[in-house]
Amino acid sequence: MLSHAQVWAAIDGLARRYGLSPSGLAKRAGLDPTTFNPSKRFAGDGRPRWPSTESLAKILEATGEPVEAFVATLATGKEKPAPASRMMPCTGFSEASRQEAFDTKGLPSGSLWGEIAFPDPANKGLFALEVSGDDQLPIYRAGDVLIIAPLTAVRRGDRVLAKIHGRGLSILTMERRTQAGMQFSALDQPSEAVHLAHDQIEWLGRILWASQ
Amino acid sequence: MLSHAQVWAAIDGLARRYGLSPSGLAKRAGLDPTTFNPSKRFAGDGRPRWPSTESLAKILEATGEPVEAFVATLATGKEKPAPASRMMPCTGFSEASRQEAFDTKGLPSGSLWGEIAFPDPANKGLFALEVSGDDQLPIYRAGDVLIIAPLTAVRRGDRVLAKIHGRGLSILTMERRTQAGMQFSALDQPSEAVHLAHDQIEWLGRILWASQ
DNA sequence: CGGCTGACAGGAATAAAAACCTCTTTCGCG
DNA sequence: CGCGAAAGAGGTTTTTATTCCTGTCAGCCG
Repeated sequence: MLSHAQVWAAIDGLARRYGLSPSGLAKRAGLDPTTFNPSKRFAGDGRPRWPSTESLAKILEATGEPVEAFVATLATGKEKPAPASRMMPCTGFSEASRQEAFDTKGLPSGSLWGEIAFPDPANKGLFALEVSGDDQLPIYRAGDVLIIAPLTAVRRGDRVLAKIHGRGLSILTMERRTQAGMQFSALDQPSEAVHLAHDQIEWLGRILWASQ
Repeated sequence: MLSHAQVWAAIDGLARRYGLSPSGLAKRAGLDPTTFNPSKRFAGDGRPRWPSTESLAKILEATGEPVEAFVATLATGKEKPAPASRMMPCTGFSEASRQEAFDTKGLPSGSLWGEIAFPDPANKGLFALEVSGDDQLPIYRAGDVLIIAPLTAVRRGDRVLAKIHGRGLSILTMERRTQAGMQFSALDQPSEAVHLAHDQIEWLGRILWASQ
């Protein structure tokens, strides 16, 4: 992303690095000395005024500064929030049923929408498994990809990937913890209980997302 | 250094990375569709025309592209792969059942793993819907979030969100196209056919992912 | 201490980019 | 195969950045 404040700060930083004022930098670049005046950074009506891309090119040319170095000064050293590129609009199904939630092409529109992001794989140590065969029907079909968070607390109702001692991997729905272990239900039959003792469970991973 | 040709090449590269034309990128950014027309890159007298810095800021905002990544393409003109931060290990369920696929904590290990990434929401115009009520059981439970790609081709077996004229939103499984319309099946009952004429379908969105 | 120069405020004029408009071409879908 | 939408050419109008101009202030040098 690129903001008005960042651009002007980068210009000021560039000037300082070459022992110049903004006015001096402008002159060095063949521009009018008042081009980068602080008083010219907002228009009379308060609207931000952006230096032109050509002016930026001229000051880089005049100083010999690589554009990569110039852009590096845009960074503030702050820890970055989730990149905007992982965000997407999100709303409830019933809100989405309202006429004004979409435009005529099926794109979200209007004020009913919040935002959601995919979790950061690096942050949560996520991994994915691709389902094969029909064992998980009708919930998961062959070819579906499951995104799993290991080492994550699980609660009632969560779907989990369990590594069971002597039985391999299973997908279950978490029901409750008991003193002796944990109780699950089968994925598609909530009435079918599966009880596992603590030592039968090698590890659990919580299933976050499934591809369709 | 920063040249006229590099800036326009970077804009074109950004557009391609997000599956857009220069015209589409301009629209996505809230600019006039003709802002980045190739015919507007030189003035009538042959003088180079520079896109404004504010326009560049807008396209970065609209795509979520970090300015560093944009600038990196100035030099090379090459497109960047999906950011490493969206990647995660992926393998098949049966491979995952092998002993060496995980360490003792349930973290992926060894050579059985490929990679997968979440799709880029900005790239595909994704949006999310949160399921409420029990209408979609047992496939989707209340609280599940569905990630939907509008304006995306659908194939047999895909789960779709359909906006049906006079009926609102429905979730169906695509079976096949017919001359008169499209045939779907109900989500949990593949034998229950739903046939919709073309004019009954306002739009379709393909369901890519579901939270669990 | 006074003069000169540079930095900068702020307004007007000029130049340049975006928006608007009309039109043609191409491609994809029904 | 025809229709509609997207992309883009190119011209005109509007908006915005730069240049030009006048003026003030601060710092430095003689």
